[in-house]
Amino acid sequence: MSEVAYLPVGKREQTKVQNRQAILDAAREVFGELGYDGATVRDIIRRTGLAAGTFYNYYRSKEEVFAALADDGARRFNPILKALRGRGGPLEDFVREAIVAYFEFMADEHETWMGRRPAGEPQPHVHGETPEMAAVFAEVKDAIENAIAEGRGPASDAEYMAAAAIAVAREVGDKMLMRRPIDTAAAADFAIAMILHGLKGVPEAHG
Amino acid sequence: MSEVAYLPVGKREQTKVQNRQAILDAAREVFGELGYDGATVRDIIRRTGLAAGTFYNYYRSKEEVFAALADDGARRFNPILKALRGRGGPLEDFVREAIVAYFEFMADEHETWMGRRPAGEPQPHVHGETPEMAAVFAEVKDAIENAIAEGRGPASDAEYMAAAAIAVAREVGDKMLMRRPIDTAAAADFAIAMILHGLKGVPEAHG
Amino acid sequence: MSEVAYLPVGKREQTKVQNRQAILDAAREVFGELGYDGATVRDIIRRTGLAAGTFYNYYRSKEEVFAALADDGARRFNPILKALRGRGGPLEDFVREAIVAYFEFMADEHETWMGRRPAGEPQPHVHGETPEMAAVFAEVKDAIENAIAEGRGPASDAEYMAAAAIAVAREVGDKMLMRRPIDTAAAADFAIAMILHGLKGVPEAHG
Amino acid sequence: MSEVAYLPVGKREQTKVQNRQAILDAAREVFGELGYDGATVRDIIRRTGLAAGTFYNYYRSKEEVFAALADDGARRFNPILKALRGRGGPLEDFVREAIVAYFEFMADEHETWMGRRPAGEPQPHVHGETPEMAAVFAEVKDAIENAIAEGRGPASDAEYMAAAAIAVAREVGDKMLMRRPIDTAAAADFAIAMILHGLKGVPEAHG
DNA sequence: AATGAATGAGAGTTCATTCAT
DNA sequence: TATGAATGAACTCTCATTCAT
Repeated sequence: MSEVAYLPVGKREQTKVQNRQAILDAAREVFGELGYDGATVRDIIRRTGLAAGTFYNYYRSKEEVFAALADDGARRFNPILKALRGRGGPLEDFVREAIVAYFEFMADEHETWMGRRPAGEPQPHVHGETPEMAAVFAEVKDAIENAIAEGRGPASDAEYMAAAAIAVAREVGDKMLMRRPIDTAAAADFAIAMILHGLKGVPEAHG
Repeated sequence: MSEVAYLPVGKREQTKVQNRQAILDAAREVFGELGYDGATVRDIIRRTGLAAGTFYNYYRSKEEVFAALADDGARRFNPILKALRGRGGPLEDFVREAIVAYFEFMADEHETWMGRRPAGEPQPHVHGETPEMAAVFAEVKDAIENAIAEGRGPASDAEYMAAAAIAVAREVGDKMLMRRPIDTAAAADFAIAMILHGLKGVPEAHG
Repeated sequence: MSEVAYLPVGKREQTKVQNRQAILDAAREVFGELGYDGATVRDIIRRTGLAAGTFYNYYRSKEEVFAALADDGARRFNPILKALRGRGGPLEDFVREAIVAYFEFMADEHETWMGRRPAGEPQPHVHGETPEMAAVFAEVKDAIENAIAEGRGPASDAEYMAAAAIAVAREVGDKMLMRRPIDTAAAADFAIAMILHGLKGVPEAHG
Repeated sequence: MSEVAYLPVGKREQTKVQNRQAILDAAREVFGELGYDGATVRDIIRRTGLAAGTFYNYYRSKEEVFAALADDGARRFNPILKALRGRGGPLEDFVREAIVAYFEFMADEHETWMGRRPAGEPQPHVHGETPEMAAVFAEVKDAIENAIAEGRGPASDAEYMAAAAIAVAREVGDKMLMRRPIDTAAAADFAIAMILHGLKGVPEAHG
């Protein structure tokens, strides 16, 4: 009788949350394996064991679940990044810590992303560019540009710098995930060194 | 130079070559505009003025024409690379010259690839990853790994090094193509400095 | 008038009746706006604020609620018709009074049916053919046939006569509803004259 | 060599024409049986024995094939109507001849339309309102209105008159088609008498 | 070799209906 | 009895590929 009204968590609500999560997880896997275009809504729901129509109770389209994935990733990684940026230290510190955080995040998530492209296919598709990573990259790029603008980093071509730093992180991270055991420390060391030394050697802005 | 007159280059032969080239050209455009998945065989043949079935006289599938495109790109860029690699100098020289050659090649080819993605779409897709570029990257990566193996470069993690170098070249190259005027020299300066300084600072191999 | 207090009209009972009516009303609207095929059960229940499943506690299918609507319409119009038919006068009188009653009924009901088809669609669809009208027509047709059979009307082809009379009433009624102000008297005058003069001129039965 | 260039009627062209016609015929049947909304493209192609995709080589959508059907009907019946209208005689003559022509046209076409609604279904749907008929009715209505405007017919409510005349023709025609044998003469006699006598008795315009 | 219509698997999506709560 | 998420058959339409001409 006194069914304490804490939260609306009946079995139904639970199932709903679980299903939503199941679809999100399946979508993550499928997009990772097949790329955005290669993936089909059917691929996603098939992996959940749910019925075809059920997908549409949660997301209105393939595009929407993709967007949700990006939100999800950003929601989880951005706080870390925000904290790092809040400190306002030199760019060097930010890069160092961001890379470490990013690689660890990647490794954490990684089993979901492991279904790599079946090597027969042409080549294109997503790269490391999962929706979640896209959100992360946007944030990093912004941070780097801010740091440069505030004089906390070398005054070179901000866009090129951000692009180069991100590119290194992404590619090295990608490679890292393909090795066993996954050694985030080594990969981070490499990427940090590459980026910091590289950026230091970059020519002055030509503006 | 003096196209020897007695080769069996009848009209038919010529048409065949022309058609093959027309399809290749159309495919280049279409893949550039729509991406691999977004492109349809119909898009390609429509642009050639040929009939649907004719496509299959030349390529057995969409995938095959994509691969042919990669070959084509490699065929045109590889001589440059080969010459560079033949000299066997230090990695530094190779990187410097390869980057310059690559950026100029990119700028050259560029107008063909200008039909960029209609920015409304989600996120992922091709990157600068045209089939031709893919071939180029494979070659560069090979060269870097060889150089390292031969002691002509710093003994660090070869795979990470190649990945990082290529990543920087690709991303900076991509950004370069988006600016007006396209300044290959400045972009090359940036990328070369970034890569060389970066690689120099990279930790020793942990093997 | 004095709703006797001791009938078993508990809250539950009332809710049930109310829900049934709410569904019927919503269905009337939705069928009117979207047509039978265009309408979805979801459209109907959404308009009631009830849950999807609840619909099936009252009607077993879309078809059944449609039929119920016809019954409902008949139930409301038939008393008028029955009274008219009970008098057993000449067909002329019956037609005259039936038309007047019908047009007034139509005008009365009219606002419910105003959500007319979004004119972009092809062509066909419902006509004035709401389920309630269908029931009314069946009744009128029956009356005319009876009158003829009883010698209270000209002995021509009964089916053709009924069809023609009904057709005129329906179409003129439809047009009437589209004008402002709605002039039932004028429309009825027209329809009555058309039907009575028309039927009078019709050839003798060829049986 | 002298393959006389009369017309491009190779076997291919023939098949194409045949297929187009087969789809049109199937569509006529299916729309007749199921109504516009009830009909599916699948129903149509299933009846042709063609493959699903083939439909779309000929018509881009259900709507388009429906429109084509209307065109087809109009194309065949309108010349008759046009000829009748060209004579400019009194409305009476026009009605008489138009009804005869229309009923004969209906009977001609009729076997295609015989698949009547499986009597269990609700009721709504197309009535006699096939796309072809729709075109025909538009023409008739226009003719009647013109006649009235030119003083070649009684000056009453033009819209009501047209609606009533069309309604009678349609409904009586519908009934006619359901009888065996189909007696167009008797049906025409009835409809003509009904319409002409009816219109004559109609009240003066209330303008 | 070129043609272009035919094919049919499969994509995204809808919706009447069921059923656990 | 009310709820509303789950179901899955069916739908419209696309497109790589085949094949008769």
